[in-house]
Amino acid sequence: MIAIMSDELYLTLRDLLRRKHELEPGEALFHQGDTVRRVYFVIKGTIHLVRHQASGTSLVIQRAGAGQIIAEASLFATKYHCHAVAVLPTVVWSVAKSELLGRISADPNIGLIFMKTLAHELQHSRFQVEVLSMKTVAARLDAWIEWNGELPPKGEWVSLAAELAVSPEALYREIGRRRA
Amino acid sequence: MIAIMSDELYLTLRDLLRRKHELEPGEALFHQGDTVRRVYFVIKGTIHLVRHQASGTSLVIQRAGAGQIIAEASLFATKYHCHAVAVLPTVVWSVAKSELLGRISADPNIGLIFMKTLAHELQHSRFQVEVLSMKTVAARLDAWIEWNGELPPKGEWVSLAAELAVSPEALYREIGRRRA
DNA sequence: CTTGGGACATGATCGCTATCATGTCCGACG
DNA sequence: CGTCGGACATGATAGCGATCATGTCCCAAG
Repeated sequence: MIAIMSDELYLTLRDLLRRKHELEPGEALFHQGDTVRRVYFVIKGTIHLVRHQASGTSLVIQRAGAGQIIAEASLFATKYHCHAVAVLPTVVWSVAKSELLGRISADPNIGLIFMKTLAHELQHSRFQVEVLSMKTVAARLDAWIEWNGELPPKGEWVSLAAELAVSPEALYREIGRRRA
Repeated sequence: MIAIMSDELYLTLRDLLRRKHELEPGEALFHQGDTVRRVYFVIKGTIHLVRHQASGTSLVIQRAGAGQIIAEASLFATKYHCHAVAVLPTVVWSVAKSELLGRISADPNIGLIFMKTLAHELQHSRFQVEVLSMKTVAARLDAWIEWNGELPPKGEWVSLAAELAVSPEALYREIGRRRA
């Protein structure tokens, strides 16, 4: 039983998720320019949405983990404007885009649940923006703790550092400073 | 005629927006803990959503400008979890929350337009997160230009610096460097 | 029990940006 | 035409975090 199994959105969509896809690290789910036919939901692992730039460099647009929809905006587009690549062994399930849109039209409740999910992700993403616009590790950690209640236990500090976009060393130092 | 007048979401909601609110800088639209009765849409100016922290400091959660809904997540909550304060002379219109939810249930199209708007804002916010997790002005500017096509004209560089969360000086220097 | 790996921890150095200071350019306004 | 304000521009300094290096702790596998 994975965490997302109790997820409201997952519970709503589970009957629709008919096709399973398993990806190895580095494997692509779809490419920039492909026509959008299906909508994907991450069950396990991580998918990066990557946009390859004219200049040759690439830019990560979204890092979708378990419980997240991949490229929500694609529901309203005809072609993908970025690539989707697994960075871990990943499992996703998918629905036909037309079927999902049809269901939403037929049952407004599904639309509301979708909206709720989107609204919460937006709230989280906006918070993330505010955190990252702070310049010191101390300020970012303060904001994070205020929002999340308390410091996570040891063992999760490395990923916290990634979320705060600071080096693990800088985070350790800041945590150490607070103990004193 | 303001830009947002052609906005898809605005066109959809305009008949519902029955109440107008005008705010002076510093004036509050609602407070943390208030019951959510109405949903607000910014027509002109800027509203900051602010969360006051136990520690006494405050944290901006959203900066809503013209064309944006304030605290989308409040549509699905009973009480606000932050304050809304105008930072400029601001005009917002509002709908009763129950009326809006009723309309969405009655007409799935409205829900889809809402979802589309949310999905696009989420896409933008996620991009913003990626930009801010880059550490140099050069990298942030590269990403911004790649996403937006080209450098904005003079006169907008100060606000671009704010969006990139760097000092105006640092941005000037980077732009200057590229001319050489 | 030993060994190995991952996270935690901390010191030293370097580079980048914030900040402050100063100055130029240009458009608005009386 | 003068002046006033805002944005653009650039130099100097200082602070903060990235990075690299080194070491400890702890758990798990053999």
